[in-house]
Amino acid sequence: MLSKKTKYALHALTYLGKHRENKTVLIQDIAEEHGISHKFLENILLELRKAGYLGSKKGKGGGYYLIKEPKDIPLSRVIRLLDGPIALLPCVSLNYYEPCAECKDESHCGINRVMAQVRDETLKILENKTLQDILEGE
Amino acid sequence: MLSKKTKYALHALTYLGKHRENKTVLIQDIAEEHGISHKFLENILLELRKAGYLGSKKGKGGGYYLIKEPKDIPLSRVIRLLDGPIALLPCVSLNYYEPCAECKDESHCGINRVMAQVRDETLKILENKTLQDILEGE
DNA sequence: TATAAACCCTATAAAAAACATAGGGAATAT
DNA sequence: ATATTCCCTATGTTTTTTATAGGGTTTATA
Repeated sequence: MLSKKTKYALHALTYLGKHRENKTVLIQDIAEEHGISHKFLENILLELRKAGYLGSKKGKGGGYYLIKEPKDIPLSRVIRLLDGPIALLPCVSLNYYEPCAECKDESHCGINRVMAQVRDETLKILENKTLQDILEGE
Repeated sequence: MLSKKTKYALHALTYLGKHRENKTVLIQDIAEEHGISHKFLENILLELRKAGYLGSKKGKGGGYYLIKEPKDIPLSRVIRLLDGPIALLPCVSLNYYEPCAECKDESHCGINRVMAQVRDETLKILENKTLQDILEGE
């Protein structure tokens, strides 16, 4: 399951995607719309900005706005950013690799092999679904 | 990512699958082979037995054994049993459904729709990979 | 230039989940 | 009888997730 962080991030991105005509959107507006804690959401938007998905403007009249095309924001990226690995085991993670302590020889581990396949196939799914797909389903 | 519980369960199933000629296998043997805590593994094997994957025999000479064909043990089942939902959000879980607090109208939620598609496609993967695939990769 | 609005950033606390251990009970081979 | 092995429930520990706190910086506007 996704963490609330990632789930909230998706809601925020969706909200921003639906309000692209506005110059900026307030954290508070998103938080209220979905009943999310303002401060918790603030941290999430900060991460999304640092990762290059959002722009922001400080001061009165400021706020956040989307700086990428919705079609260029795949689920895989958002999940990796906020939740970490997409792979089911650390030993097959492309971005967060760690060996598994209980596995003596990774190259002869059937679990490792199968999970690498699962990872590849899962990745195909999550790279192909983007914010655009979400917006089209609203 | 899978919990250690599920990962250990897969190791145990694999071990049992590789030793089907033996009548029974000791918890201790599996635990030692993979450096897993005996007691922790015991709880896991108990769950697998209750779920109908393993049989057991008490007393001297006892132990666990596989009672299903490896091809009839898909990853999806093992993951659901020990980790819970395969869906990425509670609002699209088939077996562990719960509404999402921040979503007012599920039927018009783009996130919900996309995640339901992701669930279906992910399920296809995890239902098609079985213990047999793991054993063949060893 | 004073003020209020709004994001920026780091630290810490609270809650929940995951991980692990403990210890006695019940069955069985020898 | 006894040693072995799984059975079952409870409890403790650690880690992660979730949330909050509080002051800092920037900016529009009067």
